Amino acid sequence: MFGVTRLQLAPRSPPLPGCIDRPTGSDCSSCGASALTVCGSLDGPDLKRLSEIAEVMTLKPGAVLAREGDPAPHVFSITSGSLRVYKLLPDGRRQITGFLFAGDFLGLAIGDDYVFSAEAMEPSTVCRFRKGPFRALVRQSSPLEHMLLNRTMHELAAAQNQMLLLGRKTAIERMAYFLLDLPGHDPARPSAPGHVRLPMKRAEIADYLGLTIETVSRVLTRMKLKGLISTPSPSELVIERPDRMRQHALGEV
Amino acid sequence: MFGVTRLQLAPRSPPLPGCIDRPTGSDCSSCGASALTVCGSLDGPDLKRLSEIAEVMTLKPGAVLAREGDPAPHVFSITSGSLRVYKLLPDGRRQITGFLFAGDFLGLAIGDDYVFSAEAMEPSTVCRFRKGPFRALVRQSSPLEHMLLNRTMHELAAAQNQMLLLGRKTAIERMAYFLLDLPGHDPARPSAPGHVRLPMKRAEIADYLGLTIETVSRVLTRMKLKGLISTPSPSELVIERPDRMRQHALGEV
DNA sequence: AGCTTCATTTGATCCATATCAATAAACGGA
DNA sequence: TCCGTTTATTGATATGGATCAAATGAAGCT
Repeated sequence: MFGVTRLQLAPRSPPLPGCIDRPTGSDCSSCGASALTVCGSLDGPDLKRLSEIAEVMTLKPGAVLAREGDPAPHVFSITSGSLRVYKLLPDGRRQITGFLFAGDFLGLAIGDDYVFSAEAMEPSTVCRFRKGPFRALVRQSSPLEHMLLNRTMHELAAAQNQMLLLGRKTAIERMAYFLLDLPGHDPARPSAPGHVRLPMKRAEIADYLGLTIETVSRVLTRMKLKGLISTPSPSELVIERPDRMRQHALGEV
Repeated sequence: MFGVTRLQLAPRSPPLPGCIDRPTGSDCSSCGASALTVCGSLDGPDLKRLSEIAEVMTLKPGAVLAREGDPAPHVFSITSGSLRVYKLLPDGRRQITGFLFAGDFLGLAIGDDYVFSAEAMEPSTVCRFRKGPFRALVRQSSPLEHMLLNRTMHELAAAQNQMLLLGRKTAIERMAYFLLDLPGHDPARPSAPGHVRLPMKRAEIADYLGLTIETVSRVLTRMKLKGLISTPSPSELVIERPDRMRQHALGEV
């Protein structure tokens, strides 16, 4: 009835927990991703204090970082790889609310429980902070709070674009928008222009765009037939006609 | 082809500008809505400085507060009434991203142009601030920035719920969620439990829920037949079975 | 009240996308 | 490299909600 991979709330495979590499006190000043992350807004003493509450985690594909409804003791900064963030309905319908990449921040929300689930899509690393100390640091560091406000506003604007997409765009328009938008979030993207790396499966694209796997596949086929794209492999794709693609993405007739 | 009232980018009726009652220097400390708004987070000297950059506006129904794509010199705090905030596609498809009520804040975003349009749905009053001075005040007032971050996070969480709704819920589930959610945002709601005030038209509910007018109407009829609701008038509605309504809203089978 | 306009409801039909089903391609471990 | 498993594609059919059309109801104006 619903175009969606039904996921059971209790997953088939037991959730893989992430491994904690360096329990605490990692050296944030040597973090390769710091230029991308919120940590980049900190300097000197504040960065040192952040280091003291940071835990570096390594995630295998499928590893669960957070589960909707569970108590939420941590916030996260992604330093490499990619995550899917989603919400479920009781019968298993899934809406992916975002894909996260290196530099993204996750978990800053009011309330004591996670309101989403988050899992690694590929081998990834994240930095995790206990909420209490992190909040304390935010309270004391105006640049950090400013950075967080900025990022949250950006995310909100993106969420509003996604509402337009989910509420009013056709399947091909959704896919076009997605393909143009994705590389801008992915620092691990291939450098060649028009090349799009797809670390997510078709089912995840579908659940992000409010479609089914089959429709995603058919739209990609249609795009190939139209000469809009080519697909060297299922997980990599080249936009051959960015101009036409942009028109589709914006719903131009 | 698309279930949507096609709105032209150039509106049929010329946009009504809002009237500015008190050009500048309104007395925020006597504002009846201050307990609801961001201004409530300020005290003493900061509130005084806010007063100095505030302009009170009175809006007639349909008055345009912001137009997508236009330069964005102001931010707004709604003090009474209600607004619709929306995005358009070139062919006129509309997605309403939110309904705003007294206490809500609007316009805080990066970028020089509005990324949404906003119009009054009923006689309303708003306080407007020029962006520059407002930002300066934010930079200096940590409680204000904190309040804004909090609100933005709340809005983001709501936006993610809306993605779930638009991407994965059925028509009746969308409507049920909307009817339960709306009164919590509307300080002008009737006090009687289960009573829902609907200051928006069916077309606006439709464009908020990613449906058509006709589907909205049919779903309400179905809900009446099921004894879930009753409708004293088209713009007022009573939830007779909150329990069953909640089940629908959450997608329970 | 009577008229005009706009909003809402209801009915008949259509279509974009979902669902069901099967095949084909890609991936991963021994 | 082969084999089993997962993922992606393609085809046939079904359907929820859109579209087209008309009737009913509410609201404002004189």
